[in-house]
Amino acid sequence: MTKLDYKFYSRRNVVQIARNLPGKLLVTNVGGECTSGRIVETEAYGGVTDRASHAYGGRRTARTEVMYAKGGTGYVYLCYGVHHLFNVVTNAKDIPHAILIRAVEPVQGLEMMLQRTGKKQMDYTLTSGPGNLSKALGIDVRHTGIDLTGDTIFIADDGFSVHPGDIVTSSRIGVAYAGKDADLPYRFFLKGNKYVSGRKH
DNA sequence: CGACCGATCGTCT
DNA sequence: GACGATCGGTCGA
Repeated sequence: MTKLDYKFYSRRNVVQIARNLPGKLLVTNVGGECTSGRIVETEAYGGVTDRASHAYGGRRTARTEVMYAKGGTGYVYLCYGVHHLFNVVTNAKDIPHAILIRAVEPVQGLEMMLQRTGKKQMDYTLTSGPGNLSKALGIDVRHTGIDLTGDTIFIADDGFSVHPGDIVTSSRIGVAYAGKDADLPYRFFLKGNKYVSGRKH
């Protein structure tokens, strides 16, 4: 089990990194509980030139400031007043690239995930969708700005191998407001995985 | 199955 | 004062 390091996150091509993440393990140690899930769906957000990005046009606010941190930083924000969405910041400091983790497959800490989400029984909705996976893994806005090479939240390679042909590419979910950038092929997910949210093509 | 809708609040205009 | 990188429920076909 190898924790992904600064070298992995600091690469320039955010789309490439987003394609590399499915199959990796997202691990959280929150409230003394260790939970983890295998990443099955991601979306790249291309910074200042991407209309779908919170940092489009170089927008810099209190909320988006962490997007300008160095690669390997966590960016968590509240969506619709209800959901905490977890992103991985990539590239160098001052280049606001980010990758939204949209779904994971539960691996460790099932009981804790059920408790956190208030679900009675295990089913695919437990960690399908960016809001649901954050809740199950105990991630919330308190974690924005966190160093992903630390021990609280990190991503690891546990040797699980993904064939390139098993990764499906599509446009992103819920970004219709982004004009032509809504069509960019920036979403990646594992073919046939039941935890993938939204369109399966 | 798809379309629609309410929840709920921090953030930006 | 409007709105969102969502979710789960309801309603109709």
